[in-house]
Amino acid sequence: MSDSRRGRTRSETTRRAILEATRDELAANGYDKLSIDRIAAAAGAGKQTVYRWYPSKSALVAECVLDGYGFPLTNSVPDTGVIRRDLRDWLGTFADLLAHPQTAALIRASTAAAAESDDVAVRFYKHVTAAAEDALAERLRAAAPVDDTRAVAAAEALIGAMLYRLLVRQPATPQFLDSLTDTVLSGIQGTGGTVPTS
Amino acid sequence: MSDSRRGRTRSETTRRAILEATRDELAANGYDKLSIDRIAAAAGAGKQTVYRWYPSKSALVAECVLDGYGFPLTNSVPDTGVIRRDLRDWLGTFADLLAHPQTAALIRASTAAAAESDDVAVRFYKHVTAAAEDALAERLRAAAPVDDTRAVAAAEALIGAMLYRLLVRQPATPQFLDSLTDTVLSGIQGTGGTVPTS
Amino acid sequence: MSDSRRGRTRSETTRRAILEATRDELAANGYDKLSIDRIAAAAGAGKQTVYRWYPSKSALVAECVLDGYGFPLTNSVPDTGVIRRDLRDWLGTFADLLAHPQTAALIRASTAAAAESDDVAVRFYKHVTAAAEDALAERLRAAAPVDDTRAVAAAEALIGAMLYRLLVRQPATPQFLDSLTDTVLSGIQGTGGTVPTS
Amino acid sequence: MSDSRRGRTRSETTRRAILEATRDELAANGYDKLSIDRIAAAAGAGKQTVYRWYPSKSALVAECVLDGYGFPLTNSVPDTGVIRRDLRDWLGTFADLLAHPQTAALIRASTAAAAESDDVAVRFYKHVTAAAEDALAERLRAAAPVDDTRAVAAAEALIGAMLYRLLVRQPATPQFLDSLTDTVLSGIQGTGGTVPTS
DNA sequence: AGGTAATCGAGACGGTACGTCCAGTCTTTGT
DNA sequence: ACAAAGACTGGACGTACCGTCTCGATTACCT
Repeated sequence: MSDSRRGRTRSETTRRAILEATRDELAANGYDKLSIDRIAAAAGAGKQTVYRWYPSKSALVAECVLDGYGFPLTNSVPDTGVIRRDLRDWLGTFADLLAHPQTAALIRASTAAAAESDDVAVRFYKHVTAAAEDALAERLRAAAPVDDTRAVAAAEALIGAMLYRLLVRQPATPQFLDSLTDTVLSGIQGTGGTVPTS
Repeated sequence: MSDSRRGRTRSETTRRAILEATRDELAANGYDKLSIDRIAAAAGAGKQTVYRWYPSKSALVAECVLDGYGFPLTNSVPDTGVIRRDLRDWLGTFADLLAHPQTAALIRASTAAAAESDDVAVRFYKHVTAAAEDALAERLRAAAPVDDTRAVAAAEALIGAMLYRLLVRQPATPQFLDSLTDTVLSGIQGTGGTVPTS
Repeated sequence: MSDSRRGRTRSETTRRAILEATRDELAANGYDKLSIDRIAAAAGAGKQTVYRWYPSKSALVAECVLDGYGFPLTNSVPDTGVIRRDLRDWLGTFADLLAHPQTAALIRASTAAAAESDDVAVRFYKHVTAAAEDALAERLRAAAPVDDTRAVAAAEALIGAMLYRLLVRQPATPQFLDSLTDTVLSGIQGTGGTVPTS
Repeated sequence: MSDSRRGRTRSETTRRAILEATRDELAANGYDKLSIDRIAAAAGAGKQTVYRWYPSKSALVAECVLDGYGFPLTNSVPDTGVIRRDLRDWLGTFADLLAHPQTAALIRASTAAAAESDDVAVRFYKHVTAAAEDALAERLRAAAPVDDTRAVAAAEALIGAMLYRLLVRQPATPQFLDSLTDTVLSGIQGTGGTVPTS
């Protein structure tokens, strides 16, 4: 009983070079101008090797994003005990990421890839945004006695709003982040400053 | 002053056929598998005619979405006086649209197009989602004394959350819509059922 | 009743450029190192255009040879009244052609192409060698009262022997040409110098 | 004195399997569609093993043809004392070989290989056709007082004519073989039936 | 009525990229 | 040390589209 694998071992080095080349191409040209030829050339790899690792353009982009080659979406939400401050800080950190043009391009590429492929979309959800969602939801539940569905809805409202702004090229201004925080914590009737902290 | 132009007049019929063919292709194959050749053939038009009307793939998709050939996002929010019911109804209508596979595909295609092109993104925002945003924000302001920024943030949280769910292939269940409504109206501390109506 | 052909007319100029590039590549690299990519690039044409004219490598080579782009096999046999001299002259002319390295490469390429494709072989026969065969056979019949089959066999013995020598890289020396002439005219029993002329 | 080599001895069995696989591939697909990958797989060998034995495609084909794995060209000419009958019999045997589709394919493949590679051509000549040539020439000299050059020319006329017919896909009919025999024995002026036998 | 000009379907053009296949080399494990 | 297995770079394959450029054939306006 041996699971020994014959033949040359697949080069992890090459795999990483491919992902790095992909990240650079994505940042430079966007999703639909990606060229496997160019990526392979930039990575010093044969095209076949690229296809051996990733069967399609979307899978390549997915892996690129998943492996943290450009989507450093933090999935840890600060917890100082003051929910308003923590939430606002997390949004600010997220916004700072999106302000980097290269990161923004990468996330938009992920969006395009997810829009085109069910598979990529699910992987994107499960391995990238779900983690942030969970962290957010947990922090929210710690701050107020809401059920899980409600916490998730709030978390998705936050993430969704940020991605939407990115998509339509509207900058996430500090005022917008403030308002978003207030809305999620107090709803539209809350006054913003009077919400108790956890 | 006459703006009469010499030569044969451009056929509006053909233009509509092109947009319809584009809509069908988008729904069937998604954004990045669009083929101008196929669209022209399906519309019974020459390729040059397509390019005469729309100089690029993104322009074509933008026009397609903008002219209501595929993004029937309602921009009128019901106003029965009960904000919770109105908001929930609007979300339900939106969710019903997204439940249609063809419509979902079209919106995802628009998302991809917006992700790839600044121009399309801005036109998408200005002519499609901004209208819904405004309608939503106005209805929210009528229900509670919030400033404009806050109302806009709330509206974008709603739209963003819905588009995010669509993107990551998570169905917008009635419970989710309820929770989303509650969150935007009352924040995470609201009890949901006790929020006063406008 | 119109046989009007719609669309842009196919460029004869491009077609000739493709054939010329093919001829050059054949002479330089031989048949199986032909690259359609290189030919297209050298001709300043798109690959699709090459394939539009010629569906395969062998068809391309066939057309190249057929259109006289390198196979100037003379199909006119001199007729001075002296059959021995005429035959020997024709063989000498043929041998001179084969002595050109470029022409030799081209003919070897035709041989390879004919070996690989039935279609090319038949076209090669019908449009290239059959003409020479007929001319030779006719000249032979004018010189001696032989039936057609016999004349054709003699003609093919001549052509076959020359191509065979080319194939196996044996030079066609004057002595060889003399002997070949003698053999075909008198058989192995003839003395060579005593055969009457027509 | 020992020529023992260290390590595992190279398997003659494998070598033969490679040649047999090559022969089959040649017969099935022709020379330029040969694939070392396919040959190795069919022979149950690794690609490296193929390259260890034969450094190139042409060397492989040459060895295949030379070792009698596909070119069973008889190099013994019958000698009943009657040259016409002997020659005709030899041609008939040759023609029977060529009538076999698989054998014909193999010989055409050899032709293609020889056309493409000087090395293969010379080996093809020296080890395959030269033997037949010599046997033919010797038999001819035994039948008539011709010098060597003349006998060789006659032999090459016979072989060349047969290969030419094969190449251009013209069947070698009995009438053709008769005429070819007559031509070589008597030239175009001989009456065919009156040529004395040796 | 007869030019003149823009548009139409059609489709060829030079290019770029695709995804596959193969050549020839290299590396790993098994014998 | 050789063998099988198979990954590696590199490059050609034949196809599909891109966006541009002719074509002949319609329309429409403008003398």
